[in-house]
Amino acid sequence: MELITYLSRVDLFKGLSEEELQQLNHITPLEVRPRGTVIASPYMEHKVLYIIKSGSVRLYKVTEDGKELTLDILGTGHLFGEITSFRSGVPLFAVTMEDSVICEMDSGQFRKAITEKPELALKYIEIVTARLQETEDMLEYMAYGSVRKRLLYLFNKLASKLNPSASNEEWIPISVQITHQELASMTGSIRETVTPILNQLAEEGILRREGARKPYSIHRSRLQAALSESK
DNA sequence: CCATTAACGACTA
DNA sequence: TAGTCGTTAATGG
Repeated sequence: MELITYLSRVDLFKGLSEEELQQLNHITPLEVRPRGTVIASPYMEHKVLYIIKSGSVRLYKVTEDGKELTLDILGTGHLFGEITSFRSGVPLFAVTMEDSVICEMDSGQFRKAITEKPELALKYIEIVTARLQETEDMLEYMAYGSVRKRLLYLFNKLASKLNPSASNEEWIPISVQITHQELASMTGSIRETVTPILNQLAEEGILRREGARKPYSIHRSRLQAALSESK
């Protein structure tokens, strides 16, 4: 389980030398996208692959009655696109949660990169597999677990995704602002249920706020202990 | 245990 | 000002 969450944050191009990265100059020029920029939507012609060079991105879809369902939040080094998250025909949105730099590749560029560096294909499969494992884990909590457990799992996932470098610290900050609404949306719940659970987790010393309306931090060991309990 | 409904003050586009 | 956010409480499955 720990290995899986580690794999999920492996950068596709990690392990390649600088020269090799230089050769992969098919990557489109980079520019900073301000917070709130919609990177992809059903109304846009989207690329096959997006790579987050820095910042964070929220993936969500919109139901018929206009409600947003947040599927995932990704951080630096993560990728998303047609094959990982964008199934054909399903309207999906991607929006930056902070100022971010995003690489875009079309199918030709991606194909060419893989042809030149076949290891990329293997890494790509690892990443997609880890993503699938995550959704299966959450599905299990949806079926048999409490909302509390779903939130614990979600916080654990977000912490390792958004702040992999601080994994040896006890308190790991989740460096984006997330509303109760979004937490509820990602755990198949509602904000009225999420609020008391969050307050309880804070009392238990598992969760902490940096400031008034600032990002959360989680206590890694306490969280994992709580996750293996039966509640 | 948890969704639903209602309601309220505080905050924000 | 209208809409969103966090919170509490009553109710019912």
